[in-house]
Amino acid sequence: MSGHESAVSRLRAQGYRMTPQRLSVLDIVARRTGHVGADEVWNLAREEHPYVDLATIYRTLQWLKGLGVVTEVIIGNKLHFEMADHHNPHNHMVCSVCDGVQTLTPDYLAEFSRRLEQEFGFSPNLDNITIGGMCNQCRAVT
Amino acid sequence: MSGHESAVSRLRAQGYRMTPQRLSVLDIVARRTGHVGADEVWNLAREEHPYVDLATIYRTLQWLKGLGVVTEVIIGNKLHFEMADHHNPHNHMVCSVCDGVQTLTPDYLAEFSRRLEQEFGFSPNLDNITIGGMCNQCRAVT
DNA sequence: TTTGCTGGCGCAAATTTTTGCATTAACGGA
DNA sequence: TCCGTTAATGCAAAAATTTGCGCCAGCAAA
Repeated sequence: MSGHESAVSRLRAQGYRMTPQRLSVLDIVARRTGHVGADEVWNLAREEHPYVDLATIYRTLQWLKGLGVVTEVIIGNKLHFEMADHHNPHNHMVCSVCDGVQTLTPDYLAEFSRRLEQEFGFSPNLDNITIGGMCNQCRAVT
Repeated sequence: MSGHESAVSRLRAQGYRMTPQRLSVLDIVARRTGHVGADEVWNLAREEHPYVDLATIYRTLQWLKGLGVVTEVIIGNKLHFEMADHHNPHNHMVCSVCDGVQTLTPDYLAEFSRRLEQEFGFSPNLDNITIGGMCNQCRAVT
């Protein structure tokens, strides 16, 4: 009931094999509100399937990212993932000092995206973009 | 004469120790038009100083990035760097299919940046941002 | 249900990047 | 020029991520 059944059947319909490993990863990411680190996904997945390999976790996550099912967020040199919510898409701002994350509605990037498309024929994938910088609080401290 | 002497003296004035390793890295990145991979910097640096450690290369590059002297570009899972040209700043669009790189004048991001600052108090560092996506040619092939 | 094809997985190793720690050397002051 | 402070380096190991390969299992068709 985590709301990712539609994703599962869509993937199956596209001819992908839905292995227990993949279902597990999908389940873990879907269950979580907010982002999960790859290592965290691994640890949780191993509770169910003690033999799963970390490489499989990475492969699955990259695969889901490529299909637009999950979104990648880079937080302090580590990859994190979260369910791509197409009804409520958003980007992330990560503070390089405290690693804090704020979300951003995509209309902030819409105009930018449109121009890249029109003027360069470049289709940006802004779903997985992470904006680095310094947040309010950390700037105040300095 | 590679035009990075000003950077060197500025860094020295700021109290940083300008070691031969640092000078070498700076020299290598400055001499190159376009981006260099970290491993490439290492190999070139070793020609001059056979003992330099890869860790030093990474540390130096991150340090220069933090100071805004060089710019980081992520190309196909690997870090690349180039001199930050403050007279002619630009961002990068990297095609995830062919790893091709196109540059982008920053006024494309200026409006976006301003809004983040005003509405969230978040100071984005867009110097080091890499826009992923698919380029014209690769899209045509699909 | 059984079978066959082939995509996915586990395993191990390679790559890429980061980090801890003891030693060394840059550079301002004596 | 020499010295002392301490930032920066080298070295080694750890983390984080990716990749090659042979075997196994998902699933469509019989």
